[in-house]
Amino acid sequence: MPVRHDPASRGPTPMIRSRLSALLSDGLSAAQAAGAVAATPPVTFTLERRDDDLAHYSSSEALRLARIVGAPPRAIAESIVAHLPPSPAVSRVETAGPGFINFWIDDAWVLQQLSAITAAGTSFGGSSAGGGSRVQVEYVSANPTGPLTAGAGRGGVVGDALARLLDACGYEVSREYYVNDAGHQVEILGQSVYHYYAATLGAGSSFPADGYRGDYVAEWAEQIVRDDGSRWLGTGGPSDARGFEARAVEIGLAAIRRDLDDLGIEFDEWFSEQAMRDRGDVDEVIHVLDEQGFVAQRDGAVWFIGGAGEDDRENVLVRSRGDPTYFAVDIAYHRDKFAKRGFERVIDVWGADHHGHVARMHAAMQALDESADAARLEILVTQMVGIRTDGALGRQGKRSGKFVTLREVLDEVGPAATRYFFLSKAIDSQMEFDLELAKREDAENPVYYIQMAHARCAGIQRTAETARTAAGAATLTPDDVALARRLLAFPEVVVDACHNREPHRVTHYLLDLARVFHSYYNKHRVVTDDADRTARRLELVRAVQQVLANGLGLLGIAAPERM
RNA sequence: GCCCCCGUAGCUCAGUGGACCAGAGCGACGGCCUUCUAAGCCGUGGGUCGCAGGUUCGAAUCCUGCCGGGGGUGCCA
Repeated sequence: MPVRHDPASRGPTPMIRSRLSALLSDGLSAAQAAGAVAATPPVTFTLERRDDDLAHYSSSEALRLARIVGAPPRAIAESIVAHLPPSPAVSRVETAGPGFINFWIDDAWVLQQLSAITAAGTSFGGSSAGGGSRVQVEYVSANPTGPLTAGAGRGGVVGDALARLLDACGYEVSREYYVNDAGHQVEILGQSVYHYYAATLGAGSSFPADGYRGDYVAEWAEQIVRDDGSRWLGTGGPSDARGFEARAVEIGLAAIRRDLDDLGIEFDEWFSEQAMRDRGDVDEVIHVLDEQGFVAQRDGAVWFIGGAGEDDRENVLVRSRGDPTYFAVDIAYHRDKFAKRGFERVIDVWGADHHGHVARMHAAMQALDESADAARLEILVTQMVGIRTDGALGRQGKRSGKFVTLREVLDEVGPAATRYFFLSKAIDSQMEFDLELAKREDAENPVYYIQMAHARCAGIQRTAETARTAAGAATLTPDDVALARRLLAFPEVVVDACHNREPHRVTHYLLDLARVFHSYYNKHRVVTDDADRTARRLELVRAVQQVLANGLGLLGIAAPERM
């Protein structure tokens, strides 16, 4: 499923990689037509961006071709190179080592591309790779039974960045939050809050066995007392609590929205579980499954029995007491996404604690046949976020009330650093968030380093507005070209990050670009009395600023003009 | 027991089949402000890529086993 190379992408400035890949294909065809290389099935040449002493771009395809063709890789590489059509972008091609084909990008060509970057503006880096295909990204979807945890923040930031990436790559993206405003947990929340509500008003009620114990429960109760007075008294019984539950959920959801707003995370759709249940979708999907023979009755409960070959075991759909499980509801929900709303692809971003749910959801989707192509439902599992406070790793658990909230993290380190931190690691690696360290190192945080690079670009242009220059004819240095060449790699990074579902690639690219730029800044002066060189370097700086801004935009991090 | 993720520099993490791919940030140490923001730059030190096999022309990267850490494993969500 991961796509490492995207020959089809088109943008204002075609990716260098795509150009070279096409060039190599032509070279191979020509070599084969000339009889220099044996016939092969169509070959897609992948290219690695190295940008080091060995090459700017390199392909090792000849090494793999050697097996198919039955010739020495070095000879194949040389034949391809000998038949390569000329390209203005390429200054030099050579074979090296066991059979690598190495490309050097032409300096003048690179500098010419700068105007295309600034002309493309905010769209530079984007592409039409997605072809407008409809993708839904569902993330956060935390129960409104308490404040968002730091872990939920990770999922939120990752889902949001993924949505931004997909959008930039030409997909039609819908961002969704699935609101679990029904079911057992909501009942318990209602009872928990009611306990404090009644107590505040001098009435008594028992605290539920598995009740929520966080401080916020009493706070929510107080808010309801303030807003609604005693009108809910006497309704808190388990069978008559719908309205009260809904009030509690409302308060929980409002708090969640505030956190997400502050993090810059938005949704197109807040999908209500309760509304879906009210439409009868859960009964409907169980009926559909039953018709296809995936349902069995046992021990008074209704079970889903996965198809042969599924390694997932059997799971309950309807409890013996008559209410549907989360599993059943989630199947109905996903059926809604595919069959009713017609998304071509759905990406769910889940927390690590849901990983056990992945296999059975795929099994259920398989059974429903709504996504016979298993790739239509992608489930990304973000790993745990350990919060380190005072050197100790705290245990997380919403019901116990012992967890670090996203709000606490936001208040400590701010939205930019929070987003940066979550987006600097691969999602499948567990990470440690040391609050003390994040606080203490505030000024050292890499996110400010990147933002500083952007602010510097802006500052240089402010200086240039009032600068006096005379005519000159200075040429640019290899450092100018190297910086420009790095900018041209941005679209490649974006499409890779998108297709591999790895937003952290953008983060690392930006850090690298900022490093190169800061170094350049210290070494070379942009605004001088040499009018020609100043103009050319200003164009470079504008392009750097554009790429930094676009990259930060993909991460949802502000790009300040001044710091 | 079974399932998932991880094990790379003192710390937090990139790199997941290619040849200078052994890296970054932070921390440590030493330099650099009369010039576009020193929230910066330059330099030094630091790792048998958990261990053992295997596949391959080539493995930090793929496979197997083991060891270690975290999480999941409910008619909770």
